[in-house]
Amino acid sequence: MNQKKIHIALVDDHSLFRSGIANLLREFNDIKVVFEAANGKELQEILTEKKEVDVILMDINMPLIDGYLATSWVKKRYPKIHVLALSMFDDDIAVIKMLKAGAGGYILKESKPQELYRAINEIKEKGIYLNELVSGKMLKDFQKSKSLLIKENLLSEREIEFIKLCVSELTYKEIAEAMNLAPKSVHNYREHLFLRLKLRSRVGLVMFAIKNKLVDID
Amino acid sequence: MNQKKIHIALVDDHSLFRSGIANLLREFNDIKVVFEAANGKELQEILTEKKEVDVILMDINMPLIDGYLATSWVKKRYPKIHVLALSMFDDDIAVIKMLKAGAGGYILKESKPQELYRAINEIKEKGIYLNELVSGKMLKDFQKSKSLLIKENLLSEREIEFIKLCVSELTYKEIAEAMNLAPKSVHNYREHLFLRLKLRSRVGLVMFAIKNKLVDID
DNA sequence: ACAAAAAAAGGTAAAAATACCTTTTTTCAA
DNA sequence: TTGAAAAAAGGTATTTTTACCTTTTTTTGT
Repeated sequence: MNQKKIHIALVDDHSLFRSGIANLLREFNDIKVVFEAANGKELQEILTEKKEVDVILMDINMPLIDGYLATSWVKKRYPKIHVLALSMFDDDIAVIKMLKAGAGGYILKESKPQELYRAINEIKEKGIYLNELVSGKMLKDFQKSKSLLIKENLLSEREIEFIKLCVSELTYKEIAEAMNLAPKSVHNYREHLFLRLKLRSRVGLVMFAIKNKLVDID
Repeated sequence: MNQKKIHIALVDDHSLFRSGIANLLREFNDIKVVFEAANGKELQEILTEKKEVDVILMDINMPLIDGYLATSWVKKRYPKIHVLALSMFDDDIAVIKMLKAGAGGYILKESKPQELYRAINEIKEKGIYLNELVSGKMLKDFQKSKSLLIKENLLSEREIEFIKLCVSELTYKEIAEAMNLAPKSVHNYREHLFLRLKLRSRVGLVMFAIKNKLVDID
């Protein structure tokens, strides 16, 4: 067993829940809860004073500063501190957002104490704790499919070709050349798409293309 | 045990490797290799004829049509067929690209037969097989950090604010209002950034912002 | 308190993007 | 084969973007 205990911070707006967790963690003698905070704001205040924390157990829905913002804030300033998201809900978007914000894992509040304990240890050791809940959702997010517009062929091949070319620094004149069209024809494509997609600028079209996975920009 | 065997297709440009795998899979009597292909092109040809495949074991580096394209093609036309990427290399980008293309899992060619067998079964049952290799890389990709430009404060707060506003359909005039600046000042920001980032259009700036995770566009 | 640097604002002109139309050509289904 | 629809091309005008400058104001380090 390690000499040093794992230092935990609890961030959750329900004091009763915090107490419950703190009490539960007291069972494990290599874990020590060093402080609690009722929300992200409070966490920020405390963290600027006390920094000897290894893992923060972070709720998501909290007043003032929520779990996403708090996690981003923590990871930016104290990258060595690990964050384990602890949430009531098995919600796809919440999981993805917390991971993107920098959380190393995500477990449900209804998990068994043993899973929490294991998660804390893995996060402390490897920085990440990935269960099936999380990795499945990550893959889903990776593979999230194109929008209906695309799937149902509401855009022609040629329109898609045009849109892809728009996601670049080419001018429309250059796009026309690339498509072997007169500049005027390219303007037809643009206007037609602007009308149908309710856009008012090329940047809008670019954002549409990226959102709908017509292009991959990485 | 299931009545029906799991139907496997092997796609790899090394015939010897295919034979090896085929031979190995013969050990498992709930698995049947229904055909082999030397590359994505060949797979496409065979697949338009024979469709009774459950899982395709797909190599990545192949001539004519590689594993990424072949996987996209398969998942678009036959979404029920699962793809398990089978690669020589533990390469971050390759893993991510295969998963984004639609693969349900990724294992190394140096894996033990038992892992391959387990992967095939899980893919067949759940559509996904995620080992630590893969889920770790997914998280890394999620959390991949901002570029040095951003990290090292080579962009001012105000510049970042400006860039974020550029990722929208606002005109520069409107951006100026939003930033409480004269239109001319906004043009200074633009020109300064264009110069430093070697850009020639706002779309370029938008792509820069997305690539560097200044904005999240989903 | 001062010089230097950065931010904000302005001038002018050209190129590109946007809007709103019409006409010609091609495609394709009835 | 014909006629309706879609694609391609053109006309014209306005707004926006881009480029290349200068000047004024504010910030900042010393």
